[in-house]
Amino acid sequence: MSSKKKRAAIDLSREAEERDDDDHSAGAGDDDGDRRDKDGEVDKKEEQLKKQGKAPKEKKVVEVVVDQGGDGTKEEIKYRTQQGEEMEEDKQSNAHGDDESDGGETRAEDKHVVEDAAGNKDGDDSDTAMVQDEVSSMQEEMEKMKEENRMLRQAVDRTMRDYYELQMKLAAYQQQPADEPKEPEVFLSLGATAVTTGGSSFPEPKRKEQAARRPSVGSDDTDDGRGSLGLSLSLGASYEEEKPEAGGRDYDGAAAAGVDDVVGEKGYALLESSKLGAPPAGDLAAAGVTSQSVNPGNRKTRVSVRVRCQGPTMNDGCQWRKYGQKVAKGNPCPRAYYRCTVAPGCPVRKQVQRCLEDRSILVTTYEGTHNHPLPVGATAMASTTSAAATFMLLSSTSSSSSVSEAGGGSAAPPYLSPYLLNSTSHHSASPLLSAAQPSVSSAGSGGQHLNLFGHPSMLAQQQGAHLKYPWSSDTSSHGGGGGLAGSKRPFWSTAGGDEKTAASLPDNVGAVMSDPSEEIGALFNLRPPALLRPSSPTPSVVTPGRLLARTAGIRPPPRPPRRPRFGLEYQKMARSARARRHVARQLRPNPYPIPSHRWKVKESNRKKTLPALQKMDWEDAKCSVCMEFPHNAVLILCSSHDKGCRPYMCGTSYRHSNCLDQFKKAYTKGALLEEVPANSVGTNVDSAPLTAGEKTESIDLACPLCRGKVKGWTVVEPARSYLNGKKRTCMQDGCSFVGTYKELRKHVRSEHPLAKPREVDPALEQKWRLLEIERERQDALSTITATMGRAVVLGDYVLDLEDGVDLEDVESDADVDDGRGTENTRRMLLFIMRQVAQHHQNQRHQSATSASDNADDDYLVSGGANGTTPYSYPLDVEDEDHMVVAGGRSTDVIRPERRRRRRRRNRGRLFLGAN
DNA sequence: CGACTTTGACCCGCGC
DNA sequence: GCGCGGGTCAAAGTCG
Repeated sequence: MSSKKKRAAIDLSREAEERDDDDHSAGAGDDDGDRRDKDGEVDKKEEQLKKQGKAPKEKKVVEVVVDQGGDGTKEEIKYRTQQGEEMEEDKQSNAHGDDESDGGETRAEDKHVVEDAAGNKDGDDSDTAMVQDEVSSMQEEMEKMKEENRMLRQAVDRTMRDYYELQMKLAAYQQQPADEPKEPEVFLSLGATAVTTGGSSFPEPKRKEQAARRPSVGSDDTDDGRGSLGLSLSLGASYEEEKPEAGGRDYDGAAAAGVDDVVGEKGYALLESSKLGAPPAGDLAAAGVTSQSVNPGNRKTRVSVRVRCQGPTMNDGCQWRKYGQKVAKGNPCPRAYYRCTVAPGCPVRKQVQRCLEDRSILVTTYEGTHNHPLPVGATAMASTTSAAATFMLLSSTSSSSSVSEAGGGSAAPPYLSPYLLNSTSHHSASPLLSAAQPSVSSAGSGGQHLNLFGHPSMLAQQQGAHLKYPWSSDTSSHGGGGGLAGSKRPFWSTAGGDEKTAASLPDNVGAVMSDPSEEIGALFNLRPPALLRPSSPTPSVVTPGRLLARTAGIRPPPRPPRRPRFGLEYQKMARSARARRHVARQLRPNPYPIPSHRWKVKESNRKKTLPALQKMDWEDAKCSVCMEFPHNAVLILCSSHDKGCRPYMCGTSYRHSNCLDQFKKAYTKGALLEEVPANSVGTNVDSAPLTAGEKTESIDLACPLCRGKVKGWTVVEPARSYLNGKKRTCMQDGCSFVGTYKELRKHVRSEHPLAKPREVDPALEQKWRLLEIERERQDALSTITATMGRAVVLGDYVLDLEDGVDLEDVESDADVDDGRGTENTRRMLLFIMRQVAQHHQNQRHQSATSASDNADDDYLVSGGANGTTPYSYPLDVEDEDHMVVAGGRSTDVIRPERRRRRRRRNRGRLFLGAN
């Protein structure tokens, strides 16, 4: 832009100058810079004064922002006028020649103007001499002033140059840790990682390579970024988590270190379910994707997962083969090495080691990228780690707090659950995770088990809600246990095999965290002592002497050659080892219904074993509604059917439990449903895919187990006849009759001939709906928190704050649309949780055609940040107008233009968040 | 007999 | 160059 334009754009008024001064002080942040700008303004004003009339009449300058160019040589000046026009000028800050020549030009112009002025007065002879004197004196004065200005400008330029140089040096210095790993700041700059020189959970990456990789954090073009991390965890990051040295403990100790060390440290993204309540800091390490690191050798990314788990390994859904075990220095607990055997040649390894200080915590470190599609259970874990890692990445790229602070030791840190973080994926890919969520919710609501229809269910009292889900790990055969559906082997079962501890991972985490029961203690005693008590006299991998020598830094005596394994001692050892192994094998987790070594079973054998497996499945089948053995059972066909979801439900009439009908009524909200022809027979659902006749029409039912979409239901005759043989109670009030379906039918006909359809208890129904809404809310919250690590939940609202944004400022600025308001608004987002959750629910509940019954969604919902404070949610449009609503998932109530505006803001914010 | 675990030996990188 | 320590290999053992 030419200097003329610049002049034209600049107001001459004193007020504007003063205002500019203020703006300059904010924009440049440097007095010299201000003075320089001010001087420039003075010059321009003088020039324009001389031009007489070239100056615009209106006040133009509202804001002048001086931006330092990235290269430090260019200066960009923006003039923002009241009309909203914006003019820019680029000039070389160090091009003094330009300035001076400009000044020379200006002088020439000035002279010309003065001469003109003098020329105009030539006719007045009497005043000529006086005027000339005056003019010359003014000229001199102006020349002096200009000279002074030039000097000042030069001084300012010098100062600015020095300032910029210093700035650059500072920036270089601040960046230096990224290149110089010995400087701890680099890790702090990464945000989510804490640093000490102590070591990490993993082998310490080579510093140089680390340094080389570090700049790639957050980018997608690293080799790791293309692939997945651990369990298909997509990361482009090279992260290292290092822990402060606690009492000189060696890093492996620290790696497996317990909760106490972890808590309060910046580097740990100890993610905890908000629904589980913010646990005391000491419990936080019970679960969580805790760290990411890099194996510098092959540049594989690592993810460490901490889970309170009693079994030797955490079941993550993949098949692993142990290929080694070693006692790492500093932690007597042996570290086991596993490699993925899901597919041949899969490079993924994992290390499993118990936490030194809290041996109930299992630290599992994944490394590498699977070369195969993941099993269902593993996808959940993968998305967990992925989401958590992404979360950490996002947090790390934003400036300071976030994860660090979330994991820090504040009074009530906003811990986020890795399992909740997953929600973005579990909506689509992970029925398992979906299945796990309600249990979380239910835990948050006091572990209530809601039986919608008030059926007297014995199981309801005994089971955690998670047992309703097909992947929940109830492998027991006791009456209260059974997972409903056929998936007898849970993907997430812990290795313990104890039904109380073999819950799905989130459940397990929560349960063990909150209440380590006596049975868990007993479970400990069942464990191979070597794993848990390395100093035990029981023969183990490491002899105490050797261990002592190692931990004490003494070089152990040379290992004797392997002895032939016979003799009394060996027999004892073998016996105990055999016993241990026997127990271990029995307790070994198996994520797959069929043990891997039987994968290659011949088809003929498979046919033999299938009925037995099915019977086992049916044995555990429970109606998701009444929690009893389903009579006249139908099998719900959901989107996860092919993944093993087998929700059976009573298909009885209203004289009995009538569950399917109730289920339809409760869930469809008017959606048109048509039942499958009652006697369509699919003898083997696994082998007989749905036929057209079996499928119902479009249904928006949610599977009671996996929350997937229900496509229909069918009758599996063998299952039905098998389950009809199971005894259950009569559903009529006050009747204690127990019998098989046949007996029950006879009983009802004779004893309750006037039986009517059962009424749904309105209170229970409302409770159920509240639970659903709360679950939806949690889903939404998870989605949001997965997207924005620093989201803070305040009641219905989620604020995404950047550093230093005060909540009060946010509130006051939220709806201001001027420059500052926008700036502040960009720093935050307000999500109306109720609306988001409602949107989720509506999506599920609305049929394709009807979306009209939203208005009656004035639920009383348990809400609030921790889900404990009752909230009423009247639909209040006024309220919404104060809020910035999350883009795509927001309500439809808001006016379109406002929605568009908010969407724009959100995009901006998300962009900022992603950067 | 095959799949899997155990465990001593070995390899390799890093720091001194 | 050496020692240390983590990681891996592979023979031996176990189990169903």
